[in-house]
Amino acid sequence: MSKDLILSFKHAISKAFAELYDHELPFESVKIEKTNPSFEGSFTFVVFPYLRVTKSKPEATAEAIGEHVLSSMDEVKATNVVKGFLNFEITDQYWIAYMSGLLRSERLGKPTATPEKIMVEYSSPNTNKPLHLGHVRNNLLGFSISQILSYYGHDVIKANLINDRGIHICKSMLAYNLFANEETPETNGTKGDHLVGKYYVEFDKAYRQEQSDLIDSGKTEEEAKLQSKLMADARDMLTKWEQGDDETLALWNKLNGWVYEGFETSYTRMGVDFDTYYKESNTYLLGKKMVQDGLEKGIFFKKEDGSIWVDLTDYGLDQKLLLRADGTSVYMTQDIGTADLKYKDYAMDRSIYVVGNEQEYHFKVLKLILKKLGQPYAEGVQHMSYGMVELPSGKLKTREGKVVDADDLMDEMHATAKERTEEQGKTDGLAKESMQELFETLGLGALKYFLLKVDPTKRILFNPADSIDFQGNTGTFIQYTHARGQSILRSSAITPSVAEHVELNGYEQNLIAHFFQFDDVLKEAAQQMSPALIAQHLYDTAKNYNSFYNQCPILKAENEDIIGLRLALTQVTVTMLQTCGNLLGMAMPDKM
RNA sequence: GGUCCAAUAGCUCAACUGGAUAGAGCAGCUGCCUUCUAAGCAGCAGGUUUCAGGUUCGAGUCCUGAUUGGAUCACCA
Repeated sequence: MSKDLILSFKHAISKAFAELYDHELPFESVKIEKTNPSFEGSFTFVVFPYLRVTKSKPEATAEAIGEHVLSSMDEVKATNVVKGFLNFEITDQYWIAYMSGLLRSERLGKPTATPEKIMVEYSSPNTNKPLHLGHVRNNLLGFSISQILSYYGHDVIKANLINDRGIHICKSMLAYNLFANEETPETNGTKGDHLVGKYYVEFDKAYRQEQSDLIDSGKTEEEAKLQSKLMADARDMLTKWEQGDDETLALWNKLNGWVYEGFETSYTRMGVDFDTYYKESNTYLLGKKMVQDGLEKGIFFKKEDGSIWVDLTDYGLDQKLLLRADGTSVYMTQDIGTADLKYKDYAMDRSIYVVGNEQEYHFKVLKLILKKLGQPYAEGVQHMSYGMVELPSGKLKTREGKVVDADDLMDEMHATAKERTEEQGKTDGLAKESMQELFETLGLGALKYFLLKVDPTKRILFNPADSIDFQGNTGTFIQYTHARGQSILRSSAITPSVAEHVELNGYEQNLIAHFFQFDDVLKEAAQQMSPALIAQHLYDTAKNYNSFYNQCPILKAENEDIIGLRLALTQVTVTMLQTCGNLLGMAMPDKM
């Protein structure tokens, strides 16, 4: 119903061109924009591009088209012209009917007409260390994008590809054997992923000590590297792992098990989840056969040493290694195999990889290789590339301890939320349990909004010295507005309703016109895979509502029609905040 | 060095993909709680959109060049 208004404009303007200027302007190409807030009206048509057709001045053209549209569309109350801008003002009747529809509708936002099956892979952690702030951004983005695509009407499968094998986990295993004295998460009271991460750092420490000892005893840096016993032992462990050595596998299983438990706790707390898991230990061999097949078909080539390569110089890229001379697989080999396995499992239309922009080259190459292999799913491979999270001192680096730990950060956010709430004396009348829940909701809400409101493609600078805000353009502001709206709905005996002939003031009309934008926002957010657009809409919703709230008494309005209308505005605002909050994975408290 | 990306208020970010007077928040300053939640609202101040050219009715947005910062070009993942 609602979107027909824009369509009507397009047809009316197209018709005006035909009748006034004898010019055929396809209605699809008519651009209707939102009117800049400093001018009267809700929708704008810019005539500048058509002056060649109309052969008259901008003002005259706009006036003429305006008159024509005004007489053909009941929804248009008035028009005004500023230079080449033709602004349309909409009748209260239209807004009221639209609002009435919103209040009755089951869901806000129009789903897509052509649903697809889409896999979204995100998180994809290594099992040698706990999650940090970079992973938090990845997890929140991946989850939110999944929510958005799913709400938009697609069939979404959330996947996590766990990098559970390789030299990195062997380092933790080796250090555990050397230094741990059989300690476990239970005996130590530490989360499993943190315990394993501790030994990853221990390895690095011991390795550096070994290196400096070797250099002190007169070796060069290169010699020291080659003579490292620790590194040799780690590699040896990897070989044993690949050979299926029982003892090594047992240790590997034990440590990884701890890590999974730790991750699961963090995921649950963050509010993200997955429909399916892939483990690299199961998929790393799959790509080999595809590479061999490609070699036989002449798509790839073999070098003298027996290694297999793909030549991408035709695409302006280099040659890329696909299989080592000793037959072991590399990252690309695994990803080729995993892509194929995913498709065999789900036969999806699109496969989205939520991975940092440092891997843009890798995914460009992956897609080209799959195309060369003639895989039907190659075209659907899509890298959702996002910017890194950086500290003032630069990139996050686990080994150097330059890292913001995910669990610590969530603890801090919880603690800050508690502090702020107590400062304001808002803990009265809350049970201890629901207080804990509220602090968690507020702390995590602030964190999620902070990370999701910025354009995913841009990098984020995080300064641990200034804490994440709870005031202004923040998650807290959104949550506060929600709690405020809920409070009013709770305390009213009157049911929200939209009477047919109420008059709208500017605040009310702004709010409705803002609701009107949501269809577009949802569509754009789904197409661009940008939770930031949802966050922006969320902020504007809260901003508009608060402004309205401050100017217009709701429960004490002049008559029941106005009370009903303002309650209806409150109701739809609350629903909008919940809906969009949900798309960002943010919980909305009823009281705060 | 090749390729790609970014640069907007003191700080952190917007700007509907070429439209009107570049907008928010934080920080600073002024007002508003005896009325539905002041984690709020209203306002002041803050800008040569890194620089130099170009394209056109019109450029933060497009093209060229420069400067600065980042990523990548691994038999790491």
